[in-house]
Amino acid sequence: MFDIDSYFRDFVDKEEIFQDRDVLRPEFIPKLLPHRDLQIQKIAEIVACTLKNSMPSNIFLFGKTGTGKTAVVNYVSKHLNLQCREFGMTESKWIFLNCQQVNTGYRILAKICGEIDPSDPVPIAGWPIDVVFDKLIDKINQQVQGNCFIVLDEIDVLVKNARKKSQDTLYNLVRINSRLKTAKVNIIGISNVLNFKSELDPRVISSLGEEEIVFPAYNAVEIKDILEQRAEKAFAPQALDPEVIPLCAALAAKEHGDARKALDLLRKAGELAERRNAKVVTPQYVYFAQDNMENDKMKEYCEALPLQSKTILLSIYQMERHLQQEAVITGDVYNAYTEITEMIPGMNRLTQRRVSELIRELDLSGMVNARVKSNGRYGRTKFIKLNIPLSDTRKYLNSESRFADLIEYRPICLREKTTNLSGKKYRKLM
DNA sequence: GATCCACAGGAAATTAAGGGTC
DNA sequence: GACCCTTAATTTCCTGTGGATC
Repeated sequence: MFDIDSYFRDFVDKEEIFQDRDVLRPEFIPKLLPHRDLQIQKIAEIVACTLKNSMPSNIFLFGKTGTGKTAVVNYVSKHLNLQCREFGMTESKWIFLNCQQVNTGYRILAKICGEIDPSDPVPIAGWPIDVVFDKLIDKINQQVQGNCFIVLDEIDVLVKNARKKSQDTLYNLVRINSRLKTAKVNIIGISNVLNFKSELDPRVISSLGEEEIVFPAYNAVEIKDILEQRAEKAFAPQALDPEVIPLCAALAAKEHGDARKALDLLRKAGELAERRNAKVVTPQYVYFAQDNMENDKMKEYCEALPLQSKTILLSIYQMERHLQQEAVITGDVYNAYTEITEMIPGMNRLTQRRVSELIRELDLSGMVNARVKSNGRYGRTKFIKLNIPLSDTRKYLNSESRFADLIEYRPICLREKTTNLSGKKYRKLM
């Protein structure tokens, strides 16, 4: 039997790999941000006028994931407030919102209200949006002195989710200053999507995109510098093999220069070495960590899927397993899905339109590959393929108790060698 | 060149749930 | 409790698409 108490005691006593593993987490802001001088300088030049009680321009930051956009804004905010304190001025209020989590216009306004005055929060739903907006104006007028920066991270998600209403909120936010007495609000939009501006309302672009800064992806040498800076604090002396950092940097640079991924990889490699009581993190642990992270990601994603998406994945699994070399198309998946939903008590059946949408989501997640292809007079449809091995898919699906008797099921539509749609039968495409 | 297929996918409408005000 | 609001999920309706076949 596993002795948890002695395990914890041994853990504390054993020789340490890490000095401070939190240094490798994305939330950690170091004293220096390597290879981001230009971007720091540009933002500093824009926001510096707050030190002379002027209002800076709104800013748009573009760049792929893990290029340091949020870290740079955080860094500038800390240093600006430090200077405010030194000059005896009122510090600027910085509100950071991630639009992936706070993804509607109403919630953005409610969240900002809550950040400004936590003692009087806006309910999560129920109020007309103009009432929330008026409340926000009151709060800012009462509680904010000087400048207030609202940082909207992943702003592209907000626009994609509910175009019209969210864009109205953005439009109102960028024009909020006309209704404020003394405080001034500035918006900093951060986006991973470079062409995202083309989806924005022209009214919002003209106000929001006053200044634009692009964050290029890091190359392997730059990622290596970042890792070395963090590793010095994160790991115990002699705990890292000299080949580990160049390897992590090279692997991350290959994947679009994502520094966050490189830091995750290095931390995970350290944790694996620690769990195996190794004294040194070697390149072998980096490869272990890479495999581990991929598997963990897929497993977690699959287990967290709603039942409907899981059922669609099960349908794709069954079709691919039994058809082998033949192509799996949307119609076939829908037929199998229809059969399975009838076998799960209490489960409702979605329309083909919705199922097609969920297949697209599975495609975006990387679990399956769905490409639209025309087959001439046999129509245009998605050709679907699992992106993970059948055995792994089976393992992930097995965790769903309602699929216990369905994993081995062979759909009737397969046995018939025809596909059934709108009450008519068609021969299979391939 | 016209026709046809099997959808894809956009847009609007509907439904349900959670919450508020009066 | 009636009515209003927002949000998310889903349905319904519709037009568009690309290439094999006629």
